[in-house]
Amino acid sequence: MNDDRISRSATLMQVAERAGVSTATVARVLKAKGYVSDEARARVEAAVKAIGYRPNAMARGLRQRRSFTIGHMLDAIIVNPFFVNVAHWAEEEALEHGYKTFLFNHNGDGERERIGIERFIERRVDAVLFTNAIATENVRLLAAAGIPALQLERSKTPAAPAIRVDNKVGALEAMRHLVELGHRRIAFVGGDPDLIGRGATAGPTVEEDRLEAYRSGLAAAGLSPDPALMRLGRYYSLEAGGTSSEGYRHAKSLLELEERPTAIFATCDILAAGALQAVYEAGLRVPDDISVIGFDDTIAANLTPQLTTVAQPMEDLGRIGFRAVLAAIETGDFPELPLLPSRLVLRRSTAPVAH
Amino acid sequence: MNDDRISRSATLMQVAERAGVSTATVARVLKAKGYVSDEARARVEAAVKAIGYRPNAMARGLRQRRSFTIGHMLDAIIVNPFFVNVAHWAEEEALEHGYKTFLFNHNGDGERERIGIERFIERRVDAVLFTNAIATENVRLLAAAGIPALQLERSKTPAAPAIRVDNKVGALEAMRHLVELGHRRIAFVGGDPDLIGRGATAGPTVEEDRLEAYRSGLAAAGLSPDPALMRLGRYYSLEAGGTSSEGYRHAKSLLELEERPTAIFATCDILAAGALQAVYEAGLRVPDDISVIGFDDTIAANLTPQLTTVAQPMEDLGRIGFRAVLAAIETGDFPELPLLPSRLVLRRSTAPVAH
DNA sequence: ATTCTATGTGTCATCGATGACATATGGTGT
DNA sequence: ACACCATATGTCATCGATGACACATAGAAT
Repeated sequence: MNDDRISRSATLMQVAERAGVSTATVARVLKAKGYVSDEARARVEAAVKAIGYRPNAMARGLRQRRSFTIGHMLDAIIVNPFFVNVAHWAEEEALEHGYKTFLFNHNGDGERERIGIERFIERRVDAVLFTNAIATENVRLLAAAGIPALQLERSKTPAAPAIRVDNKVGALEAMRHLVELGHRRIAFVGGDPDLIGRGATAGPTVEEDRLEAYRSGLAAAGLSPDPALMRLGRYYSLEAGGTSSEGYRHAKSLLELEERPTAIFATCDILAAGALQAVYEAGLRVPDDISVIGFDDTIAANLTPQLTTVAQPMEDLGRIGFRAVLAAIETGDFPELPLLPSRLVLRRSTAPVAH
Repeated sequence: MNDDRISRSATLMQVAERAGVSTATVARVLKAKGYVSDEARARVEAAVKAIGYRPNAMARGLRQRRSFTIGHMLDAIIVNPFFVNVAHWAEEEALEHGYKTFLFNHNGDGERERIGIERFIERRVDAVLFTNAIATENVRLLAAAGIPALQLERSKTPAAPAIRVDNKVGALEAMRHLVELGHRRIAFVGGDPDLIGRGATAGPTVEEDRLEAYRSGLAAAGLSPDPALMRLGRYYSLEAGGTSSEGYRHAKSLLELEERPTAIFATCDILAAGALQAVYEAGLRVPDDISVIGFDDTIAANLTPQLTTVAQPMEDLGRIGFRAVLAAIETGDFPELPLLPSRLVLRRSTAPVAH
């Protein structure tokens, strides 16, 4: 009822004064540890409520040398919902453990990544998650500052451990699915390992895995890859305006071939979305005339027709990723890091090859 | 070359010792203010570089009573890219001013919103942005703590000022566009003001504006709204799985009408995406058989056909929103808050009504 | 009566950066 | 000679929470 306006959040000392006890007693009540009489506890609780006391995280962090914050460095959040999802689930898990995440977008720019890492260090994050790290020397800055770092899925550098996704299982499933439907001319639209994944790398890159699965999928069906059906490039170009334009561009050129493919395997839903547009514009139909498969399972369910795609374990990446860095914070060591599976999600964009 | 491993980021005092000066001199060098001899400056700079010093933001924040952080409370980030975009641009502007944003998702849950605000207060954010505030009493918590708060676009409570978008201009443009194409049976698929926007409100809600524009758009063409063509509900249901399923469900029922609409005006791209799926499934074509318009311009360009939609000024919302709270932080007062325009973006999902 | 333990409470240095304030030096102006 | 100012540097209390430590009391055990 009363309009008691408190200009700055109160301090623990003010609570102590109001309750007529020392700061130590207030601290004991708040931490629920140590001996406190029922009477003192009641008075402290009343004072906390009366002045709306909230502990100052900066003071606590300074003293404890823990910020209860982790930095999450990621790529192009407004282009690819994959990053949003991973960030969301990492945040969710963090909250459940009393932590908070800080996001930082590098948008594919190494210099921005460096700046972001410096911000992380200044804010004394307790750990850093990378979803698509760029530069090894940036990651090393964290090691030098004694901050544990973990890469999620898109692992680009050996400078930090990684939770990887087995891109191959899902991609192979996808290829098998297409082959079973009778497809023989299957196009590949995806990231170019030489363009994207280069640099010192711990294990094969995402792009290598997907391309490799494409090749072995073909091989398993007794087919050899036709260079004319492969489009390797970037996932997106921020300048290009339309975010699916890369997929559109590639698919369009594929459809203009004399012997056009009967199926397109795109390594990202956004690329696949562009492919759907190109097919539509060419007056063809998905899946009747041409099948399309995407990757990630981000916007797949929102497209028309709903897209068959290789789903990434985004929730697991985020949650398990956070728990792993939490372990590293608390024990100094990372637990064993899993290799998470990808899997094919069947929807409406694939069908038997047209006669 | 040497593997000097520093376990904790160094302190200003360590820099001072190494440079053989006092902490005050180091501070002067870092702040670039006050008198410092060239020689001392050089020694300090060398020491900073040598030990990789980064100031501790928690210590600075504690002392200065400023965290240089603002909280951004928003809705369902993994469902609607609208929020991601606004958050992205607010963050971008914040970075340019030496600030950082903290995101918090309430997912439409008032209790979560409260928890988030408590976290914001504990971390002593200097201000809070709301993109879709829920509960007035939650917003009041901030006022009580002396923290400026600003609502972006989706304004639900009079407890904080708001930067609003003129939803009507764009929506009216959209209706005019459809009418000009000869459409008379135009369906509305959107949020229900009674379901979503209720509660103490500063001005009309987003839902009211869009519905109102629909009605006046019809009226301007001498038409009266047909209740059978209106579907008012929620924008999404997280339980439903497919995020576009609400739009799909509504559109499906519209297409089953004896006299089905020739155009659908959906108040969100995600809803429109569902409508596209329903049309496709009914064996009809967009825009030949039925026109569809969306709202927001989030995934519109990724859909097939590319969606004509009412674009929201997401970058302006984020950037101007941040600058407004920055002014509030520095001067204690908000500047005059603009009413931002929405505008129709023509793409490929609308066409003259089929004969 | 003495020692011990459980219970309850208070004092204070500490985390790291900041900035007000004090101090010191050398040159200019009168 | 003295006052004055620009230049240059150092000392220290402060922000708010924490937790080690000291102290105090009462009842139980010896």
